[in-house]
Amino acid sequence: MQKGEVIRKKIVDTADALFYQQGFAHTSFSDISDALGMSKGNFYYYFKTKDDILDAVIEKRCEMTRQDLAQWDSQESDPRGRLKKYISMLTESQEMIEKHGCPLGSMCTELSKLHHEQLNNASEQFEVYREWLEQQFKLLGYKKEARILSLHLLARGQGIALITNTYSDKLFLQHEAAEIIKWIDAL
Amino acid sequence: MQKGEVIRKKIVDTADALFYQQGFAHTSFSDISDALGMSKGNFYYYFKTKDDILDAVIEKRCEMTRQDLAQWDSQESDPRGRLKKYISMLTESQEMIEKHGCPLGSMCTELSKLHHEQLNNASEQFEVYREWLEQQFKLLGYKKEARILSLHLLARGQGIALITNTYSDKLFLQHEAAEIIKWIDAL
DNA sequence: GTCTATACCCAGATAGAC
DNA sequence: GTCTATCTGGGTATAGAC
Repeated sequence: MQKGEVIRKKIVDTADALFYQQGFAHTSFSDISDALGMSKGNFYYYFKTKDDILDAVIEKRCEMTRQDLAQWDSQESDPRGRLKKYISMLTESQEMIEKHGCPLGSMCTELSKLHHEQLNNASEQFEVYREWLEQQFKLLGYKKEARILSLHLLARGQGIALITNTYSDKLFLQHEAAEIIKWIDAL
Repeated sequence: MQKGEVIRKKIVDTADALFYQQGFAHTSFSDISDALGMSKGNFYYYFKTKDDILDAVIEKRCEMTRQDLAQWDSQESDPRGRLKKYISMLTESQEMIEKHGCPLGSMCTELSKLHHEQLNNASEQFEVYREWLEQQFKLLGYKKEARILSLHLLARGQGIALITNTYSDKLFLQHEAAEIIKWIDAL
């Protein structure tokens, strides 16, 4: 990887974290360049507009998700086990969820308010997960219901993340995750 | 009601709608005063800071909720019927949810990112509903589980609202609302 | 109470030296 | 590639005339 690409990647990683913690609109170029110890002028050499960074962050997130899903596929052949891997994301990142909610959900919520054309791009983050979830339900024998089941599981996770964040209540998250595991076993 | 109070109320109603549609940070004083055909200078006569308006909006929302809940209590004596009234909010405002999500959830999500001291105030909007829900579960015979059931129902609604908004999919909302009705009947 | 004018700040974005 | 300096716009908030 060339030096320019490395720096670009660092910028995207930093922007990703700041968008998650502070929101997109509330994160300025200065926030990002300061966090990197880089001047604003230099920053503009890599990204011309704020929307460019947003696109790069979304694209990176989707790519990371695809990698995770591929790993889960190889580690776990049982669809139920795969669905449980999805739920284990909640418990594994419970501290971050308590503080900042879900990165996907909060970004989509924010962009929806900004009447941002990039909401479609942002919702692609969900779609990567959703298609994979739908696939697992199909492997369990569901056909027409597979799509709505995938949306159901997305929604369950989002609701848990939002309430956990609002009430700063990790115990609730743990309880709900356990309930979903039971639900998966009963499928 | 005095003239000043009427105007104050109009401002709060307008701010409420704009915060819902555009978000708090993305709504400026100009947006609100323009929508009211009022000058910015005059606007400051009623509200000194943006946080003052936010407080007023939150307070108004809580008050409206308390009124709704009192009405449901008087209209419906069966706890299951009351819980269904809660769910019927989803289907009744499905168009708005599809466009803008849930007003409570999106505001709490946003304020959480702004490290806003008023997140506690904002979460009070949830708490008004939650305490009432907990009460209904207690009437159904649940004791210790009543609190977690109330949080569960809040989370279900929030997840549905977020996914409905992200995917602009009212059919999903309708399906999930029907599923929750079944769940209530089986309690 | 209602208005205009304005101070002030911070954000996104650009120009150009090195 | 990296920097400093700067432009421009929009936001919060205030002053003061009417």
